[in-house]
Amino acid sequence: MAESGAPVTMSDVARSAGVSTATVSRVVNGRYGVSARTIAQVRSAIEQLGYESSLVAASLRRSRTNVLGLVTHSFHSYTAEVLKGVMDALSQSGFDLIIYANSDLYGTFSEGWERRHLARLAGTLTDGSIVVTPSGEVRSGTPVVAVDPAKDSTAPSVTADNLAGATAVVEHLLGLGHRRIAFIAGRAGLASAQAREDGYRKALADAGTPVDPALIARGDFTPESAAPLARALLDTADRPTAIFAANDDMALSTARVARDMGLDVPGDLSVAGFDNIPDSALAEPGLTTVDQSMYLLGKEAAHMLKALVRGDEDGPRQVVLPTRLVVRGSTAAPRIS
Amino acid sequence: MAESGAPVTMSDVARSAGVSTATVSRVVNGRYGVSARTIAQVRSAIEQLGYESSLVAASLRRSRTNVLGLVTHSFHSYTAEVLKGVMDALSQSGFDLIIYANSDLYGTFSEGWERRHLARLAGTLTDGSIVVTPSGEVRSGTPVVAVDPAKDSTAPSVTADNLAGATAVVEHLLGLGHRRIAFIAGRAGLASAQAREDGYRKALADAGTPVDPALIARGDFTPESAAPLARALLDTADRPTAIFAANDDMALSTARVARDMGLDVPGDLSVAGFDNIPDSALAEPGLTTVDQSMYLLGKEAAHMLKALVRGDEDGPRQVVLPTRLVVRGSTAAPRIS
DNA sequence: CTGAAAGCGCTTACAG
DNA sequence: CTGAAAGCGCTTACAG
Repeated sequence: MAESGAPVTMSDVARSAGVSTATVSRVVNGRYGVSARTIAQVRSAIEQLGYESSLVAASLRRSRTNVLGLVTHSFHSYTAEVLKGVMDALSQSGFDLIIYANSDLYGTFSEGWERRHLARLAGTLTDGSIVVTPSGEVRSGTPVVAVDPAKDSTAPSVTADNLAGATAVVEHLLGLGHRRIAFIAGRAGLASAQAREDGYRKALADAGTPVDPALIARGDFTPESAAPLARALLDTADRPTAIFAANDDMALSTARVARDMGLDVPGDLSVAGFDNIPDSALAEPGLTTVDQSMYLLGKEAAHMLKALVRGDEDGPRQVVLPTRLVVRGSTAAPRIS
Repeated sequence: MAESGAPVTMSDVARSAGVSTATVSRVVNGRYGVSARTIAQVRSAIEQLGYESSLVAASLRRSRTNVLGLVTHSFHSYTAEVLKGVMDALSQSGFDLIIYANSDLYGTFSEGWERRHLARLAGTLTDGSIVVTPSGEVRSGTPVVAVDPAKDSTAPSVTADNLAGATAVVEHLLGLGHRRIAFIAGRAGLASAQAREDGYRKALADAGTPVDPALIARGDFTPESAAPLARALLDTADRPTAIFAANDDMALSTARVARDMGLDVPGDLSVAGFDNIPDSALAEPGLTTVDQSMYLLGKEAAHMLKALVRGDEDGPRQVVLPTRLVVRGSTAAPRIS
């Protein structure tokens, strides 16, 4: 059966079956023009030696590999959701998936990682790639689809409707009677961060409520960045009655800070976030937030990439998927003052 | 800058810099014996053309690639945890990670997927691989570490202490006063399923409580398999006062069935599971279960693989990591009968 | 210090 | 129906 030493190559099979490697290749790839007898011989040799063709060698020689790539700079629970969506879209499609992760950039956010990863794969291994949350414009010799693209990206992409989601959450707060609604923004440069801020401004504008610059703080999506900002916002005489943070990590951090300051959530302060991460449902009280299905983002991205690789250029290039407001216990009407 | 057409190759760089590809290769790989002037020329050509070396071509030629592989047959939230652990272990180690997923086997559980995937990578692309939850013995030309190995596997592996975890949960139930404790087993053939059953039997034996074969049902880890089994167990005159299911999916399914039958959990029936998936904390009441850190499993597996690839054969080969009992509302003392 | 050449494991025209 | 040969993009002895 399988050797424990060096891997079995096509030459080994050819020698064992008494044919050329060209013939073995034809059998392995189901090409026409091989006699039934030869096919049987080769198959039996393959079986006996436990041969598997080398992905790398085949990729190098072929122009088309039927392998799609995905690059990401870290793994979160939402990455798993994206992957599930991608795999479901690729199921039975004939495309395999290679995910490439570089050990050096994990944690350290090195600019341009997506370009380097893409280039290493695209030359030969993959027919096209998905890039999750790229830091800039993505470009490659093969088709690329971005999930949650960078600001001003013109590449094909799929993203959640951050604008509508943020608008809905702020409208929810306005509907409860809040007027002093603060906003903690996300990492500058990300399209999602910008769209969520736009939604905040839009909802206030639509309601005829002026935006108070003092109520806008700038974080970077990490809980650590939000804590001091929340403290500053709440440590004023005229403090907001509600805070909308651009993601759940920052919103949960904000709720903790409020509690530490002796404020009741939602009694003294309503808090809302964006993403609907699992922790938000577990929090006490549960966090009001906006759900975006990473599963669907991944699935749609994979469908787009398949079409691009196959050359079916029809269909929209920058897809926006709907979001959904999830109301939980962290938001309520403000106390009558 | 970057071309939009065919990828830039080493020949392109060589031509542009007026040297041979051998020299370009030396510069790219930082080999000694190249004049400062030549290095500068080559570097500038690389910069100008936006060249990135092809992972595939380099892998094919080199014996060592400094790329580790990971194969899995699906992506769950726990897969993301494993990946996080692996990436943390690989951080700054000089090893990159390639995850390979085959579209055809997703969902359909095709025997031997791990062998095929491993073979496709191991020939040339990777120096070694991690296999997550393999269905059988794993073997390859390069080192392999299994996470949650198959029963009777002798390959290097890392797994949670399923025996101790299951023992602890049953001891918890015994401590509450339960004596008729049923068990819904997991998929036969998996080492984890076997160890959890062993733990159930051990705890009962240690307590001097005989095992009633009528209280053991055989599921396959899916909620669908557990529902009819739970119904059968509870639809008897002498029904158990507690059910321990071999994983949370089956335990949550069991709790639903009990509720549908008009039984209160934990009033009429205590239910416990294994895994501590996010849903278990969200359930009402929360599910008593055993936590195993998939993050640590991944991290340890990556450390082992690094050592194997480097040829440091010291250290244990089959690592077992501790588990932790998590008591929630789904278990309580039985009603006095 | 540098280049010509061989070769990693495949696939694919090109002959026959 | 089958094989010898070239070549995918690299790396590495071997010369010089």
